[in-house]
Amino acid sequence: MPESHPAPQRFPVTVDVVALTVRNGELNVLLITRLIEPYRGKLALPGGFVLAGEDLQEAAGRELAEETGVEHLPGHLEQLGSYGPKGRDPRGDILTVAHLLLAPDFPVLAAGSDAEQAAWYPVRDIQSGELQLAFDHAQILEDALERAKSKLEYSPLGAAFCGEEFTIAQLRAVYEAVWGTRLDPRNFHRKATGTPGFLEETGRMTAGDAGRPAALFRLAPAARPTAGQPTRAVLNPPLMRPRES
Amino acid sequence: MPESHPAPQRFPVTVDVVALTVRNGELNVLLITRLIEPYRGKLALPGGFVLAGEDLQEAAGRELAEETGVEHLPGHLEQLGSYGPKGRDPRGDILTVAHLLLAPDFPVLAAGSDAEQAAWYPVRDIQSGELQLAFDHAQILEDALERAKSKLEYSPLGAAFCGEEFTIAQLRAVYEAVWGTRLDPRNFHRKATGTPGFLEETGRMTAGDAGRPAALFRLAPAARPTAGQPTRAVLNPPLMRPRES
DNA sequence: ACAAAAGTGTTACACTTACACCCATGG
DNA sequence: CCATGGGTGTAAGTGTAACACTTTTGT
Repeated sequence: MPESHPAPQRFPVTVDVVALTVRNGELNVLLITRLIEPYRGKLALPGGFVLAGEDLQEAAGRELAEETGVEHLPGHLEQLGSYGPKGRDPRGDILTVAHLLLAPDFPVLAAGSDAEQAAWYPVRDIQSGELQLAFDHAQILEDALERAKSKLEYSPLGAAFCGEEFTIAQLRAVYEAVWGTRLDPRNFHRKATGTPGFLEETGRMTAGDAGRPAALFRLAPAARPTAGQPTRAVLNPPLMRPRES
Repeated sequence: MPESHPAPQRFPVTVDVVALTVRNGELNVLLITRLIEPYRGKLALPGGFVLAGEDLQEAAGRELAEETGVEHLPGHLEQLGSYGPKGRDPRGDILTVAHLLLAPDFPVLAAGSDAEQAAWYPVRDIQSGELQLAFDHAQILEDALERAKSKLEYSPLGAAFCGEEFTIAQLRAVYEAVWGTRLDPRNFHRKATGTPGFLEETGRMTAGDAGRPAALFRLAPAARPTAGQPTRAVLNPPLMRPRES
């Protein structure tokens, strides 16, 4: 740390959130349409300035709540990394700390007419170039996807995309959407249920769907995030994502 | 990002560097002795304020160069994560972006009398509580160690601790020091040399040491960091660290 | 000759993969 | 009864763990 006789440079600091969810078997990301310059009318990650007396995670949660209208966010929030401050915003040097939210599909509330409207967009549409993002947000999204993919291998956080209770098939759909691969349902079932400290049977079953009813599971206590201490539980051996050729 | 009619809060931003190396088979970290308040006389991570027009990595490299007297840093530098800004510095809200340097053992030059003197300290001495760190630097160090441990599993970055050319035994010593475990020399040898895209034989051998001479290796081209693009090469399957019971 | 460290072979076991097969429900 | 998806069994293949053994140097 510093010897700071000349007063140190100060920077505006923003938090941006890459909120991911799985809808209809497809990975989606939460984006807002910007109402002001720069990049007015363009899509961007939700986020905003960190306020005095706030911590980063706190600010990320607040911004996300403001822009979705959802008070208590479901899912798992973690820091992704920091970008800048040089040359990423036409208004000047702004540092941003990107965050990653892995969440079950939750409905976004309509904002008032003067607020930025958040909505889910398929990740594929950004990657294909069909939709473009403001600032360096495409890069941040890429990094977030890479992080999400490896998180699923080594941690129980795939379940963060599901609700409290879920079937193995729902969990598998998460892995398939995030990794962009197909997985053998039978082997996945064995691996997921057989990994100690990952899943716990609820005793309840699904009903009404086609086919045989499925058992409902929840995260095992060891894998659940506790207050303050986000889960450091690890899947060992990892759930392996198929090799990219 | 923001709608910012009220001018956004600005924060001082520092970079801190957890520089790790292996000396005598033991993991060491580079620390400075603080010459000014707060925490005057205490040990801390090297670092300092980000200047206008600087990027984070750039600032981290500059600070480290200033505090070690070493112009061109060897090894691998990456971002670790950001901490704060709330309540981590008695002078006020300061955001810090921590970085991780994995480097071969390099000599630290003596600083002038008014500069902060950097030196290597065994990580064990901090973990045991024998040495204490200023600010939240103990936490940052913990996070850095965790990151370093997993980097060694999935990336070829163990070699960042070695020089250009190294023997398998030297590389193994890195893994043992970082993971704090013993590894079977024979299985490690097979795994390291057998992993495609990791190591490349130089054709040269050691001489003068006890025992049979060892072949010298370097990182394979695929695993070497190229300008701008830090290596994303991956060991698949990973080099596995022994399970913690 | 002996110690020390490098490097190879071999066997047992763990885990993954692929796929045959049975189970339980809705239509 | 059949389609649909849930779930179990099993055998081949791949990789790890443990360790006996050979090779090549310094003393």
